[in-house]
Amino acid sequence: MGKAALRGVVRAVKGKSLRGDPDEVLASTRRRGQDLETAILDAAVGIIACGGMAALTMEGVAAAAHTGKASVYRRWPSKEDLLVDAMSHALPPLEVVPDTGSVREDLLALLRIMLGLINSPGGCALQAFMFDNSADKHLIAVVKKRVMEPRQQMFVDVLARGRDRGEVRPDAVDPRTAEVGPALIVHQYLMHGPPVPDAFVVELVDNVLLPLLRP
Amino acid sequence: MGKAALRGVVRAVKGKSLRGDPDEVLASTRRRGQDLETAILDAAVGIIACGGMAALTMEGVAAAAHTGKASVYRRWPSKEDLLVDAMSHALPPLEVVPDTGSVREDLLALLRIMLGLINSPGGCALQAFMFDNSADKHLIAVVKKRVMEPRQQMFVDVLARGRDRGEVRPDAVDPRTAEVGPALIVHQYLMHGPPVPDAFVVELVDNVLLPLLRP
DNA sequence: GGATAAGAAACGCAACCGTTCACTAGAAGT
DNA sequence: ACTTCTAGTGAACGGTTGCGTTTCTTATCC
Repeated sequence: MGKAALRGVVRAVKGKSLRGDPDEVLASTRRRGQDLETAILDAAVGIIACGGMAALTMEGVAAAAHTGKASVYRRWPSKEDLLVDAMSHALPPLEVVPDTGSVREDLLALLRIMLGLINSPGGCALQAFMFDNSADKHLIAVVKKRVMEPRQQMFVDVLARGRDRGEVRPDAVDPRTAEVGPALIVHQYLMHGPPVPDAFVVELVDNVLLPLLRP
Repeated sequence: MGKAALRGVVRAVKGKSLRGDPDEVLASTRRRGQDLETAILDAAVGIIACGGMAALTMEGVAAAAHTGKASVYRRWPSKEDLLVDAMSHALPPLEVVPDTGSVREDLLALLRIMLGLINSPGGCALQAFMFDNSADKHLIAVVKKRVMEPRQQMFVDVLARGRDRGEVRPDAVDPRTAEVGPALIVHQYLMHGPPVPDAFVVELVDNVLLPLLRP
């Protein structure tokens, strides 16, 4: 269904690129090595972000990457192995925790970093993967540890600095309180879908987090 | 995989029930009508709760309900139709909003109702369905409107009564603040899986919600 | 020019969908 | 009690989709 349509589009593009059409800029050359590998991983991430884990098929990935299944299987022995690398590929590097001198600005900066992640294709794919009931529990646990926990610690750090400045109620500096911001962003994402607007973060900080943290 | 194991179990059970074993209490008679229908719906809900939407297959449902595909297709023309009825079947009736005279007790009661729902098979199935990226967006929207919004309104009502008693900061009576409790429970469920313990709710109320709501 | 790997197409296999058919248990009517 | 009729059971079917493999042609790198 969506598969047939996708395939049709791919065919059309590839047909055009084969010869004759000067408006086709890319896809004129046959990619190799790292170039092709990142194209395949990008395709996998994009597919998961758009259609969820159920849409991730080797044939779909190959088609979206404008290549063949053989080139995919030459690099990854199975769909699960491709999934692992695609998730690693989607994971952004950990940003430095901001220190602006005020809790409000620190929280805004931190939540905006999180917003950028959650609104990106990689973030969508990550959500789709982590909340997929049929996915590998072990791999999900690994991703949680690598992605979620360091970011939660960044929130705790911001709260601790706010406490030292007298801005934050001392007993609010705990992991449970620290995860209120991220939890509400995830909740907003799950309830109303992407993109989560920037205004949501501002309202979240001013109407929920600051009243919660005030001494 | 899990499929083969399930089938094996089903076969074993049915084989035993066919004849000879007096320790088989159920499955001696051939069920009909409403009896069989609820058995099929229960099977569908259980399958979604355990293995997610990807595990929901007509053959799996029929096997889990100890019946044949024909009996399933006689009632529901397609998997989607079965899914709709299974979700309705999983939905609990709306409980009455408690009024204990204190915000703390009201919130505890309300969140415990939510906890009972989220920890039940129906609640797990509901989660699996609503957060499935490949599910029907329209049906998800309907479920959100029928399940989420009335419950969110109950939280707003509790907050409003608390404001009238002077327990709650007046500008905390808004939907955004009201969804903090549910959002954190959902977040806990998604991060650490079921069951969400009762102690989590108590800690949530005392360490997060009451500080957030205090005047 | 030769080694390597990309592209494209087929293959067998398995799972599942939705349908159909023959058989039979149980309910209803006489 | 006997018959009739409904509906549950169990098994097959053709069709589709996706997995993982294989083969062959051809572009690209050295």
